[in-house]
Amino acid sequence: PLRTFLKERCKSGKFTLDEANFFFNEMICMSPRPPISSFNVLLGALCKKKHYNLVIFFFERLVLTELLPDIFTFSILINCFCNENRVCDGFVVLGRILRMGLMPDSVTFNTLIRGLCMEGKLTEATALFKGMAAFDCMPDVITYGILIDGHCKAGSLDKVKELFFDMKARGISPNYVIYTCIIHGCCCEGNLEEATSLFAEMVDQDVQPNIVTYSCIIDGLCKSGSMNKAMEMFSEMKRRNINPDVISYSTLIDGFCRAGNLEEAKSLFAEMGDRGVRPNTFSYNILIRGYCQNGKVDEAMTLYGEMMAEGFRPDVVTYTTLLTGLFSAGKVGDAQKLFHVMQLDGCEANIVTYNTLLHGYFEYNEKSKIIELLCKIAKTNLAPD
RNA sequence: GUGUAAGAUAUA
Repeated sequence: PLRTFLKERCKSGKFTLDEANFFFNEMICMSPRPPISSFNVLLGALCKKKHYNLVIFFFERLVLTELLPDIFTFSILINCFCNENRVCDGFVVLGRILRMGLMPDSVTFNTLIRGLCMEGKLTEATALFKGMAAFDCMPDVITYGILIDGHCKAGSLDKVKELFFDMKARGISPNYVIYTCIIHGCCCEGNLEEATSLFAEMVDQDVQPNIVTYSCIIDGLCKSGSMNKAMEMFSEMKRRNINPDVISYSTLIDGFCRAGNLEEAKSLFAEMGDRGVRPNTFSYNILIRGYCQNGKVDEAMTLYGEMMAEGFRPDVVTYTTLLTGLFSAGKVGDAQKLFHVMQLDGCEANIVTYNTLLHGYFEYNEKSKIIELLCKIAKTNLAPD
């Protein structure tokens, strides 16, 4: 029934799209109609499952009735536009909120600020961060988290430092997400010293690192070639009863693959299974790349078969990785066959795939193949880079 | 009762 659907299944995310459709239709036809908050539960759950366009579509159907969306509904809608990289439409929604006489709140602004950051519009994000006060909305720890992360990803660590200082000056204590974002940013820059010292600082401030914090540090250590230190952190997290998840394992497995230590990578993959942590397409891709890079394309192909047998769908990264491996092993014919299989499998090639093919055929002087590919690319909507 | 932030993989 509708009641348990909203109260339990939407919360846990255990529902199918058909069910969502069914219940939405039911709700919209009921009379009297359920309150808007019930619609919000459904839309919020769909948004969490990343069905952004469906939420947008449902919203449009919702406003055709005389039901009035509230600030929750609008914030969910804005979030969906932002996640579709349509922050512009998010602002259109903001206009609608104001015209309806509703007051946007900090969640509304935080969502828009994140949308701007995702599109690299940091100047605008900063302007909105400053402008939200005019609507009586004060930046909170989440606002700072969003901006700090945005600047980290843009590589402006100096701005990050400013914001970090600024938030403390305003009496907002950095939480574990804030520390984790900055640690991640430092790791991306290769500044492991700073990352490590922030890690120590957070512990010192009684802010507990969580599984994400550990993954960031471990990834940073792996990428800077310090596998021993990475393993130490891995043990430390286990000692602190933080159970490694598929990302923690994949991070380390990737590190060992890049270090050329396939044995250790394989043994971690096995340990992961033993501990009941399910691999995913990501983790298979990492191992496949490890085999390819270490001159074991055949084993990589075997793993590709295994992942399918285990019920995991290869994605465009899987195929592109294998294509790279096959070309560098000189198996041009096999690469061509695999590209064919990929298409039969319903996996859309992207620009990276085409670059890989072009590069491969170029290496082997297959001029006609290159021309054929360029024509194919022209027929897609892909922008050559 | 409902909305907002952080971690792992492919080409050059």
